Amino acid sequence: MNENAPATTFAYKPLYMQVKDQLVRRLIDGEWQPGQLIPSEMELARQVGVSQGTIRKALDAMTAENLLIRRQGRGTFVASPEESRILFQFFRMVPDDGETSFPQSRILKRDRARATRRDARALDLQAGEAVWLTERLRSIRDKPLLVETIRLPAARFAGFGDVADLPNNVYGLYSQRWGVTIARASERLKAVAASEADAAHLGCATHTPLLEITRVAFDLENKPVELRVSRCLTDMAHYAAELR
Amino acid sequence: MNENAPATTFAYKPLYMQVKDQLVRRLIDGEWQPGQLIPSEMELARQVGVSQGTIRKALDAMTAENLLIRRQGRGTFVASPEESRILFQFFRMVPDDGETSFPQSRILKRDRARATRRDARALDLQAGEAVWLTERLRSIRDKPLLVETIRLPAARFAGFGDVADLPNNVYGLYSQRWGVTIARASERLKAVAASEADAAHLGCATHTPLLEITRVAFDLENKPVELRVSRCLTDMAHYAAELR
DNA sequence: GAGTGGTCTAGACCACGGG
DNA sequence: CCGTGGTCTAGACCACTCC
Repeated sequence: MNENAPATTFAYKPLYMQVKDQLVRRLIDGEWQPGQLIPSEMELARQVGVSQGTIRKALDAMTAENLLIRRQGRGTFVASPEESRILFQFFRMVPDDGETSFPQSRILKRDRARATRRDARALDLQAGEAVWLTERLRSIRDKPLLVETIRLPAARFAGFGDVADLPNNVYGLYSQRWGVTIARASERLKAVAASEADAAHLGCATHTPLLEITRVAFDLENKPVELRVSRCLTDMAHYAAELR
Repeated sequence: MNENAPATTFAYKPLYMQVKDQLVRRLIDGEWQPGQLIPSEMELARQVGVSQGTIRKALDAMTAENLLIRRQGRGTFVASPEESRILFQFFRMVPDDGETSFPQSRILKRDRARATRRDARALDLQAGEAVWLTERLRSIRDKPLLVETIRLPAARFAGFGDVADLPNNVYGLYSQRWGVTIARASERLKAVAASEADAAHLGCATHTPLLEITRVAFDLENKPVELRVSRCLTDMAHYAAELR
């Protein structure tokens, strides 16, 4: 399987990286589904034709990217959006008093719309292409926390508008229904003033300072999949970040 | 070198972790200074009495925590706050148009004060203990970006008030002058309204929404060292976060 | 060419989970 | 008990840097 042997070596790629790409391919192609147990290191080493140590480096790299979960004594599993660790991987708003609970949601609007230039740039589409638009209110213990707007390219999410009950954690739905795995996301935070609509939904005064989170989420192939703008009350909660 | 010998709890710790702790100790004790070249893997393996592979795992773990920087063909170096990568590790406000530049600073106030209960809790002090208090305005291309207040425990930063010119990057100063290395930080973000003082410094209207970043920075021994509250204009810049 | 970190292999043993 | 991933070792070779 090794086809480097570069003389003047311009694009050298370590074997374990090539193996990793090959294994990620199995995730992309849906050969390995979220939650599934994948073959053991020994078995993979046999299949791919490299040593167990090289397989291990590839699996470790994928584990570091939260694509896999390894459990000693049990095996290696494909990460799934239902895992509690993954659940909070993308949800960084936590109540000030500490208790981390997942918010419930209420749909405010669902629509089919045309991508604005901003949407198109963020989602790598042509301006005017169809997008699904969802607006919802999320609360913790019945106290409104944030309103958010989610934009999805209609081309990749056929029938999204027909889904009756949108689950609280939509990334699980993306995975189950359309085979789209969210691998990473990029966020930009700003402080903005609440519009009248924001204020009405959140039960605060107009012009109340809100934390605006603009997120672009990417799939396994690093293509943008979702654009989400959340506007959050921060009187009882905050956005938590760890810098290392 | 092995001194775990747990009575009841079977606290098993892998060898490479014990080695890592031992090497981190050398950083804490100042035996290895920021920027310095440390011994090669082979030499360390000989010193510690384990194989090169085990040393490597320890060094890799430290590199993952940004404590070391490894350069193929040259050696392994102690990370230093002057490195450009480290510089931006703790500075996440970037201009919307992309150009990442480090802001200049102007000192507004420097004082010795008593820790409030909040300061004491954050910095693990007794309420009323002495702290150094610094307030400064930071701008990018002469446009005010944020005002921030930095609180340091006076006990660990003797003579801080005598430092004439505070450098832009204070973490380098902490390291050189007091041997304090900032290893990680924890941030909480909220949206707040600009006070009259904020507005005066930032050149904006009172009640303008500001992004408030409350940071606690920790040293190599995981003890809190600095409490910093920054209030940022976000009309031309944003806080960037990557979720994986 | 000598020395560094980076990769790759192979084998032994350990800790964990579940029959 | 077995099979899993996790650790530890030892040695060979590769890519990079500097003299």
